[in-house]
Amino acid sequence: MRHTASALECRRDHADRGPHQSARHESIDRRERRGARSALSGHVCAVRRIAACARARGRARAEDRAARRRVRCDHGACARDACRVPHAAHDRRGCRGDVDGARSDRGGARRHACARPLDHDRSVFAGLAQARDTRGNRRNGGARRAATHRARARCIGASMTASEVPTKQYALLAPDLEADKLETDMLARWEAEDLVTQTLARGDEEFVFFEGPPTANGRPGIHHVFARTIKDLFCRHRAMKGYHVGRKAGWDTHGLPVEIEIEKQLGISGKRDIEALGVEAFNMLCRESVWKYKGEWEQLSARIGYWLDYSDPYITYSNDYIESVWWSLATLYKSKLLVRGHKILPYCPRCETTLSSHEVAQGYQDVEDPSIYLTLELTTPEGVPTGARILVWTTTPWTLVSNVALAVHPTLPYVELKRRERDDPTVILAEARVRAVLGEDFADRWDVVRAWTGPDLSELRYRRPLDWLPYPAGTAHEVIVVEDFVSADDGTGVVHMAPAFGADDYQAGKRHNLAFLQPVNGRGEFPASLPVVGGQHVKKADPAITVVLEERGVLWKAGTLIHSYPHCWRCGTPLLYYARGSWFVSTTSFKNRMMARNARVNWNPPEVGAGRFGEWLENNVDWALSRDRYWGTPLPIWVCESDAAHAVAIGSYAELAERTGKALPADFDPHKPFIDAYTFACTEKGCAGTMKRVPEVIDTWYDSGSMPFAQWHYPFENRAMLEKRYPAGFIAEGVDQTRGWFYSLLAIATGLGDDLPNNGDDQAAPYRAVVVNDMVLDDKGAKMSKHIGNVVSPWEVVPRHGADAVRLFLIASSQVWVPRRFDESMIRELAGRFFLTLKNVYSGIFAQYANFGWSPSDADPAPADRPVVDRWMLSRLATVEREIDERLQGFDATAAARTLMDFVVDDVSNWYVRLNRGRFYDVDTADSRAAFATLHEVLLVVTRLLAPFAPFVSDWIHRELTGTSVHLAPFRRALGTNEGENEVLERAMSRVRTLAKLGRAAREEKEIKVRQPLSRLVCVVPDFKAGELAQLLPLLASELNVKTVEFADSGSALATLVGKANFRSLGKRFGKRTPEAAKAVEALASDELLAFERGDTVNVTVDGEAFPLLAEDVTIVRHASGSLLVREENGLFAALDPTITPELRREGAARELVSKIQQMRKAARFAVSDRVRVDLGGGPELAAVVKEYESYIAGEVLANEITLAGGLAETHDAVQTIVLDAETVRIALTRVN
RNA sequence: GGGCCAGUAGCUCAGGUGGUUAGAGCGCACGCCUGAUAAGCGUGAGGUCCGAGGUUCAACUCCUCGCUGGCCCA
Repeated sequence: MRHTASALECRRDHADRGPHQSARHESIDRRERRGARSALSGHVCAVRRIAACARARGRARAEDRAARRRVRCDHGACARDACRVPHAAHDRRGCRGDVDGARSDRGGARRHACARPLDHDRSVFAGLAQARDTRGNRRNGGARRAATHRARARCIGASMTASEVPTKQYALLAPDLEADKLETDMLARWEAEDLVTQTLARGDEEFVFFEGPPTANGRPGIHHVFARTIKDLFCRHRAMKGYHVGRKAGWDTHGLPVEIEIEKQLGISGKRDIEALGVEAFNMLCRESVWKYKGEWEQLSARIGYWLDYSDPYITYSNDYIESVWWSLATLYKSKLLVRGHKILPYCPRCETTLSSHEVAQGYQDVEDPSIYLTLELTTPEGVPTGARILVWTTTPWTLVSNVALAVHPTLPYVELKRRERDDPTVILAEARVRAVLGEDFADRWDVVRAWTGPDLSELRYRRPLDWLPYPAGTAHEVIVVEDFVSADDGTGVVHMAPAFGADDYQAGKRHNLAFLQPVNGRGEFPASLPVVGGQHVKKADPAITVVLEERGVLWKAGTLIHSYPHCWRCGTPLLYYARGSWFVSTTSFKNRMMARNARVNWNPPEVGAGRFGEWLENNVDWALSRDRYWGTPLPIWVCESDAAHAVAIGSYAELAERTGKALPADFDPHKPFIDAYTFACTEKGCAGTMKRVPEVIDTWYDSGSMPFAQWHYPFENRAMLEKRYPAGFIAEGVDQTRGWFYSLLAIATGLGDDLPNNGDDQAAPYRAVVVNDMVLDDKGAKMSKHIGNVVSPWEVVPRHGADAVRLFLIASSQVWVPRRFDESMIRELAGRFFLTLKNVYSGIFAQYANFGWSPSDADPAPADRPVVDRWMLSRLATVEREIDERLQGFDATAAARTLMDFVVDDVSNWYVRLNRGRFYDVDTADSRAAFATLHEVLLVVTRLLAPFAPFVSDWIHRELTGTSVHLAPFRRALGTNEGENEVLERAMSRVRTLAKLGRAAREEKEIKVRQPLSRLVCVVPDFKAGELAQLLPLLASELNVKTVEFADSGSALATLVGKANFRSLGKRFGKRTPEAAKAVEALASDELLAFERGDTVNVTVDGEAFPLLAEDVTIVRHASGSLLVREENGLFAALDPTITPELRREGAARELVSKIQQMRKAARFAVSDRVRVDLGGGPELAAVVKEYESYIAGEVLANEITLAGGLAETHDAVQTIVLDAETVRIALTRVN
C-alpha cells in the first residue's frame, strides 16, 4: 500500500512543477508505455482498487457520483496484442528499463490503474492523466472544465496552440447503466427537442404509411409491441433516407367488443337490456369506454420508441370521420354497389340477435341431435316417377319444411342399388357412403344396378318430403343441383337444401334461383298457420316432423348423433342459422379488379398475398355490412315507409340538412338514437311517404377500411393532401388482418375507383407493400391468452430489458411472418449479447482511449493511407451498409438486423478490435489516429444502421460521436455504387480468417498451445496468389504465434495433391456415368494433378473412353506430406511446422511460467499490484529459461526477486508444482510488500 | 372439411436453381486471455435435415401420400 502512495506522491511532484516539466514527464510516461510493448512481455496488470486509492489519498469522495466513474491510468503496460502490431517505437531496451524500474520505488505505480474521484485524479496526475479527468464530466460545471482544459493544454505540449487542443470527450456507457434509465432519459431528450416534429419537417418526397387503428378499450400486449416495431422501423428507415413520413395516429372506436365491454360493466346482456337502458345512455358509455386505455396505448407506444403523431389522430366515431364514411357509402350506392340482400347468420332466438363469428366461437358445445335419413322419390323433369329413390341425410329435420332442392357433387361417383329378392324401389347414394349407410355387409343384401354421376342426377327432379308451404312463382324448386361443397365424409353424398337456413344453401340458392322459404319468426317459432308444427319452436318440432316423415313413407332411418354445435354464449340457447335481410357491398361484382390490384401488391411474405389472401378473394362473397347493433356508424340509407323500393343514400351532413329542410344542430350527433329521428318526405316523384333511416349500423371493418380518406375528412377537406398521401407505400399488421383490415381497405378502394385519387385499377392501391407479422407465442409455443394466464405484459418486459433489446429480439429472432416464441431468456441471449458487445467496443475501446486526446481531425490519415486492416474494415463497413439498406428497402427487416448484428460482433469486435487493441493505447501517432478514425467511422455508420431497430442506444452513441441525433442523420453515407467496397480485400481477409482457424485447429490436434511460439506456417489459398495476400500475413502470423508464414508453391514437396470431383460439372457431361467419372477424377495421381495445374492436358477414362479433364471438373486439394500439422477446408490449406527448437521451447516455457504464476497470484488473492518473491525449484531446463527470460518474467509477475534455490522457501504464501516441458517445477510465491 | 405456414444439433434459428463434408448463436466439454475484465477469444463433441414412397447418375432440396404443431376459414 505504501509504495502505491509513494508513487502517487511522485506523480504529484511532477504535476506541481509546471508546464515544462509536466510535458517532459508526459513524454517519459509515454516512452515507458511504448517500451513495455515487448514481443516477449505478453501480460499486463490492470489494477483497479477504488477504495485503496481513495484511502491512500485520504480524500475519498465515495458519495460523489463522479467517483464511481472508473478511471484507468496505464503506465508501462504491455499488451500481448499490442505487441503483435508492429510499433515504430518498439524497443526491447525500453522494456527492460521498465522492468528495472519496477524494482525501484517508481515501479510500484507502474501498473497502477484505479478509479477515483475526478478532482483527486486531477490533483495527482499531470500529463496524460489530465486528459482522463474530463471524461464524462460534462455535468461537473464550467469552472472545473476550464481548469481541466488549462491543465491539459499545459501538459500536451508547448507546440500546440489552444485551438488545436482536442477538447472532445466521449461519455462512457456505464456498464451498470440500466437500459430502462438510458431509454427514459433519451425519451425526455426527444421530448424536449421535439425531435418527432423535427423529423416530420424534413423530406420532400412522401413515403406514405397508414396506421391501422387499434381499439383503445383493450390493453396493449406484447404482440402490439411487435407490430408497432415493424411499422416504426420501416418508417424510420425511409425517413432517414430522406422521405417525408407522416405518421398520423388513429383509433378504432366502434363495434361489438365495445358494446360487450359495457354490457359486462353494467351487468346486462342482450339487446332487450340495452333497449331498456336506453340507446342514448348506452352509446354514451361506449363513447367513453373507448378511451379507457388510451393513455396506456400512448405511453407504451412512446416507451418503445414508436413514433406516431398523436396530436391529431383520426377517430372513427368523430363526425368528420363518419361523414367521409357516409360519402363513400353513398358513392357505392350510386354505383349500385351497395345493395339489399339476405345473409345467413348465426342467430339466437332467445336474445333475438345475430351473433358475430367470435361470439359463435365461444359457444360450441357437444350436443345430441337427430340424425335422419330420407328416401325421396326421383322423377323425370316432367314429374313422372323413375322408380328410383335418392337417400338424403340431415341433422335438422325442422329445416325440411323449407326444403327446395338437393345437391350432389360434380365428380363423386354415385351408385343405384337394388334390394335382393324384393320389389322395393332402388336407392341412389354416393358410392363412398354405401358401407356407412347400408352396412359393411351390404353386398349380401344389395346389388349395384347402375353407376351415376352428379351431373347425371341433376337432370332429374324429386318430390320434397313435406309440402306445407307453397313455392313462390318464378323460382326453381325440387331440383337437383351440382355443388362443390357436397362431401362424402358423412351422410349420403346428397345434401338437402334450405336456402333460408344455411350459408352454402343460400349461396347455391342464389346461383340456381332456388325458392326461398323462411317460415320461422324472430323467436325461432313456426307460424301458427302451419300444420302439425304451427307455433312450435323449431328445435322442439323435430320429433313431430320425424313422425310425419315416417307416416309419409320417406323416412329411411332415424337416430341421433353427438356433434359440436354452436350455442349462444350468453344464454346457452342453440343458435339457428337464419337468413337476415342485410345491406351488401356487392364485392363479387368487382372481384376480378380486386384480384388484379392484389397481384400488384408487394406482399411480405409473398405467400400471404398469393395464397391466403388470394384464395380468399377467389372465393369472395358479397360483404354484408348491416349489424343490428347500436354503437357503430349508422348506415346512411333512408327508405320510404310506403314503398321499400324507394331508398336514398345520404352522402353528407349538408345533404341531410337539405333533405330535412333545416340546418343540423350545432351538437349534431350522427349516432343512434339521434340520427333515427331524422325523417323526410320520400324522394320518389309522386310518392307521399316518409323516409326513415334503416335501423342498422355498419360493420366496424368498414370504418377502418375507410381510413385512407376518412382520416383526412376527404372529400370535404384536404383534397390536395390525399393526392399526395394516397395510396400507402407501406402498411404492416398481423396475419389475422388478412380478412380484416387488408381486405376492407382493398374492397372499399376498389369499389370507389376513380372517386379516390391515384386509384385506378392499374395501381396497387390502396397499399403498395404489406409486411405481415405472425403471432407472438409464449415461451412454450402456446398462444397467449388471458384464459391460460400466459399473456406477457409489455410493461414488465420492456423496463427489464429495454425497448431496444425487445425490439431487436422481436425482429431478429426469426422472420416476422413466422410465429415466434417470446422467451425472455432469448432476449438476453440474442439482443443482450449484441448490445453488450456494441457498448464494449464503444466505451471499452473507443471512448475510453479516445478521451486521452483523440478526436476526428485533419491529422488523421486518409483512408487510403491507413493500414490494410483498416482498409479492410472500411470496405466491410461499406458493404454491410449497402446490404442492410437493400434489405430494408426490400422490407426484409430480419435479414437486415442479422447482417448488422453479425457485422458488429464478428467483424468489428471479434476481429478488427481484437487484432488492433494495442493501436488504441496511443492517440497521436499516425497509426493510432488511423485506428481511431476507422473505428469512429465504423461506430458512426453502425449507429445509423441500427437506429431503425434500436432507436435509443443508437441515438445515445451517435450523439456522443457527432453531437447530433441519429434520427436526423442520413441512413447511408453518400457513396457511389459499391464505392468503398473492396471485394478482393474482403475475400482475402476471409481466407486469412479461415487459415487462422485451421491453424488453431492444427495446434489443437497436437495440443500445442498458442502460447508456444512456432517457427512457420505453410499455406495454400487456391484462388489467391501469394502476393495478393502478403499484406495480410503479419496478422496471420501474430494470430497463430508463428515466426513466418509462407506459401507452398505448386511443386512444393510439402503437399500431396488430391483431386475432388465436382459432381455438378461432371453430372452435366456424364449423366449416368457420373459416379464412374468421379471415381476416375479422384484416382488421379498427385503428379498428374500438378501437371494439370500447370496447364497440361490430362485425360480421365470413363467406360473405356478418354475425356479431357476440364478445370471445373476438379477441385485440387493439398494434403501435407511430411511432418507438418495440416488442416484443410474447401481447398484452403494450413500446415504448421510443429518443430519446437530449444529456443522456441524456452520462449514458450517462459510464457507458460508467467501464466502459471499469474494464476497463482490470482488464486492467492494477491492484489494485482502486490510485489512478490518467486522461488523456483527445478532442473537445468528451468535454469536456462530463467537465465534467459528473468527480466521478462519478473516484469510480468511483479517479482522483486526470482530465486532458483531448488527448494521451497521456508515461508510462502502460495505454492504449486507444475510440469513444465516434462520437468517438474515447484513454484513458491511470497508477498514481499 | 378447405387454405396457408412451419417441422434441420439439447434449445432458438439460418441454408439450399438437386452435387457427395448441412451451418450459426446459446448451452455443454476442454482450453486461451487477464489493459473491453460483472468483459474478451478459441477448439471440440453433438444431426435418420418429421415419416413413407417416387423422379434422378445424385434428394435435406423436386413430386406424391401421410404425421405433428400453428394460424385463418367453414
